[in-house]
Amino acid sequence: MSELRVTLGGDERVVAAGTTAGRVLDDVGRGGPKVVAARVNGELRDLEYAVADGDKIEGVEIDSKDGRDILRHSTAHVMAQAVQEIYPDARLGIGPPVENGFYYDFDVAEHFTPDDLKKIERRMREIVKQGQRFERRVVSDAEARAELADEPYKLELIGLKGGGVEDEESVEVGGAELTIYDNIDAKTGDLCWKDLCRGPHLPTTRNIPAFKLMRSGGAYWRGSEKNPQLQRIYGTAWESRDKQDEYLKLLEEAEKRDHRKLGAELDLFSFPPVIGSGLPVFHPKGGIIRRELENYSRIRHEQAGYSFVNTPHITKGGLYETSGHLGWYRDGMFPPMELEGAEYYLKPMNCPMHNLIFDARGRSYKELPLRLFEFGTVYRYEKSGVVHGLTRVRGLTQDDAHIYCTREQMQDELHSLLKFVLDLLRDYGLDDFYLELSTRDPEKSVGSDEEWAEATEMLRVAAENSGLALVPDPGGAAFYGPKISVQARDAIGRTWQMSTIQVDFQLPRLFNLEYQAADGSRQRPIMIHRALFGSIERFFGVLLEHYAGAMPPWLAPVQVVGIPIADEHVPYLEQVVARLRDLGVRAEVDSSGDRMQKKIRNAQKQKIPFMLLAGDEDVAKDAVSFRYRSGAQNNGVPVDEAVAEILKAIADRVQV
RNA sequence: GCCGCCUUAGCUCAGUCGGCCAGAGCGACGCACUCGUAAUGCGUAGGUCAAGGGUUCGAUUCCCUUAGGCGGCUCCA
Repeated sequence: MSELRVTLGGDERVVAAGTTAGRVLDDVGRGGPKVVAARVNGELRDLEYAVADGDKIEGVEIDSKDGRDILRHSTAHVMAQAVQEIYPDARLGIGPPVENGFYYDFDVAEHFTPDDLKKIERRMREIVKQGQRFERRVVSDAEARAELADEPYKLELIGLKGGGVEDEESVEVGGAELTIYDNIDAKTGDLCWKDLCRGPHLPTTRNIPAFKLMRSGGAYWRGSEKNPQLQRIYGTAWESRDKQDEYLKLLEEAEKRDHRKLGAELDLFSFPPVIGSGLPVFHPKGGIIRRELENYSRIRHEQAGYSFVNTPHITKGGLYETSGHLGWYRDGMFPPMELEGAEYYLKPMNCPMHNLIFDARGRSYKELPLRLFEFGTVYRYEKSGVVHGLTRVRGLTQDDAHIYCTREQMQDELHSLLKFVLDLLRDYGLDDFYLELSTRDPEKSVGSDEEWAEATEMLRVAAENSGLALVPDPGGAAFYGPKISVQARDAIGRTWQMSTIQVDFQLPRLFNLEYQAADGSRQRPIMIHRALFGSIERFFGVLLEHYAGAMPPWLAPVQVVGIPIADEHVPYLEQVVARLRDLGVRAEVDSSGDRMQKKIRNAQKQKIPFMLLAGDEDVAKDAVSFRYRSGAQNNGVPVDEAVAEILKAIADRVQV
């Protein structure tokens, strides 16, 4: 049993005696205190005093995430105070810290404009400068209700106290006691503002070193679309100006590599409005990338023992009645088409079709595991407000496979499957992963508790064997079974959900699937659903952002461009390029009327990996000047060597 | 789907506080230049100012509806 001890100016004090998990907080900057709160038995708690530089801290570890949360939550209070000063009729929702910042929700008559945000931010800076103290005060239920009589949303939260409030709401009433934080003017001792809040907070508003309001938008009260919408303001806050600048720079970088922007700039794909929202068309260059993505996947799946199948895009409704989709997933489907008295649906998922293939004839245990793979195009009715670039579309192609196996085979199959998935993702250039385990939502699921428990356990074991971090996602499973999803971090640290692996006991039962076992009995197979890319469209978009458009040579639409110094060098480069083309390299000569410098500029902007330049000197030596996308260059490289180097870079799938 | 904002040439954007032929840069096309490491010069074409309706003597500009986009919420591969 450890205890948190601090020594302040030679005076040693025990802060949280008898705690097993005391943690203190660092990094709440601007010469302010180092430690303002401790995590005791999991719960963050205010200290009675602030620990500053030079004071000793023992028995604990510094946790900068908690520190940031406190800083951000305190900044949210400052924002709410500023808003209520400027808009006295604004009623308060909740204001928790979130990743990279904070928000606060307000019920206001008018929506916030960018100018409003500037005004609010200005007032916040005054409050920060003023140095208001945050003071914690325990109140009874009745006292809280009396003090917050004109804050209807806060009253609702008080009523929820102890009733299992969600994470974000618990910042208000999640603690053991009901507390109000007062903001006190340090000079006059006047009460400036107060808020129902669990805390903890910084000692004073002066301890906020850097913050910025980012944007505003609508948000449903308590996250339910049945509730009224409040106006949410997002802000960011950091322990130093430098950290904040770093974060703002990251946002800028993310904007530059937005796949929607790159898709237009690099002429890869577009979304013609006449086709409809969320329905991309791939242009020739995008088509090449897409084909390369698929080709490599296809080869690897063949090697891994998958059988390739094909199924239609539409079906009569009966199939999805059997599968349960029309019951569980109808809202996500395009409405039916009437034809000859039957209702046809666009398929939202491939699994039922694959089940029909499994069931097309009697199956033997000797065939299992049976792995059916398809680049299956599905259509889903995504609500108009959620369609987003290639990552959220209405027509998409999944690299979808369903593995039918016995109960005994399942654990091994899951293990090798996860390894296969991660290996393949690495080949595409992603290598920073963690896993998420989505478990049952009792409200939205079918099947017995035992089946769910068994499937969940098997996935958990497979996930743990991978050695990757595993994050729980309670209630996130599909209606038919639990899943592991692979989350990948991209080049600038953002995470994307990529592959999913789901265990399913339900569909085999609904489709009455059977195989004949060695003892002659009929047994029900277990089904594993899995997709590596998730959807090819999303994967395409994620990779494009990961590489910022500079695709590795094996994926680049144009791999090599020949750039003549003058027109007379075109025929020479045509020969070099013809040689590369014969070897399967996507190469072309820029024979346009532009000057050489302009051609280099164009090639750089198109992010072409290799540029082969040739002038009189190169022609004389049967060489090229080999320029890389990075700007590096080797002059006088013999053509044979240049060709060999290009072929190797492509074959090795190097990332340059 | 909900809240808010936006839509002017292929792209990025000016502009019109309701009024004569709506502008620029890039791109495209043409001509000249034949050039050694990220933009050669000159010229030409290109827009029912997203679509439909309304107000008005007059609408690209104001109002309404629809479509598409953007930022949030909810949802999600």
